[in-house]
Amino acid sequence: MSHNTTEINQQLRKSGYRVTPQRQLILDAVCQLGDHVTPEAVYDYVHRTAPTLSRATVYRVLHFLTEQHILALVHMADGRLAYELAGPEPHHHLVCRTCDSLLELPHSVLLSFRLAMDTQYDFEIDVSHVSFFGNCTDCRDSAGA
Amino acid sequence: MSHNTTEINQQLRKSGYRVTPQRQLILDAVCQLGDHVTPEAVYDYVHRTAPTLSRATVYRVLHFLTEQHILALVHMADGRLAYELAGPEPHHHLVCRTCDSLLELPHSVLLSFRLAMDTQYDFEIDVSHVSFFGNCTDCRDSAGA
DNA sequence: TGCCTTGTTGCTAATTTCTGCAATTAATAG
DNA sequence: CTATTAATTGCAGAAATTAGCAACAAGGCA
Repeated sequence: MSHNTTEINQQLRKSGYRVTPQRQLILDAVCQLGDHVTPEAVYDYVHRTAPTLSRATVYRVLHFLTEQHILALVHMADGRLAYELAGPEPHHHLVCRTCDSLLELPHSVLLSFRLAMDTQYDFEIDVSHVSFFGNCTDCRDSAGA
Repeated sequence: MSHNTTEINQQLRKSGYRVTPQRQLILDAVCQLGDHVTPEAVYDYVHRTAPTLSRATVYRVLHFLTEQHILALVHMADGRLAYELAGPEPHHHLVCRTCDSLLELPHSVLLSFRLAMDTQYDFEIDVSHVSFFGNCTDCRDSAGA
């Protein structure tokens, strides 16, 4: 785990929010399930150990943890949303529209672009997470001409 | 209208698809309603002149026209999807997470970035439409420090 | 430890979006 | 103009996602 859980808990409590077992379970699920986790996958995962935890709570907690910058939103190719742990160093995704694979992009490649948008358009891009859609190496080949 | 409707119809027929009144109505609705149109708005609009046109058809046609590159997908700040007419010259959006406004970005600013992704990561970004999220001029000011 | 305060959860119900299938109808050929 | 064929629609209902409200419980304090 990149973040220490207790650290996150402190942060929440300090902001006046509560650390509930549901939130811990859901956060844990996202950590376990990996890189781009759908709400449904989270629900399935936590439902095994906590059968009473409702779907509504999964959606609410996912939103909440994203607002707190503990999770980050990922736009999937089909428009659906997924989540992942928001590490201290942001990273970005190249999302393949054909095979749905994710390729990680280091933060640095966006910085100059961000600066350009800032100076030219006075628009401050939220670089906590950006997704680009297109075709990955494999799929652009098989797509052919 | 940037595209001529008959031109689009030709294109559809040539591909073996049909030009139905429903598709024409829905396409027309998107043109009339402007820049980032939600499925619900389209439904409301067409429902006035065609009360039998179902919601399912609205969603299906919106997907279909997007696949045909006649419409383009727009990611809204809250994760919802909207649509707009895909002009011959692609443009992109800076989406304000605070006030939900859209700022248009000329295609050119993305071309160099696209080239970089292509050569460095062998990933072909679909530049038909890209959205960035962040804060616009007004909202970054009112947000303050 | 035990009591309060109020943030959270679960339930239920509303929306929103998508799917399966039978009935309709656009495009084409005769 | 009519018949044929397969794409498309409508309907009904399944998922997916969100909202409202009463019951519950985490964290602070005595």
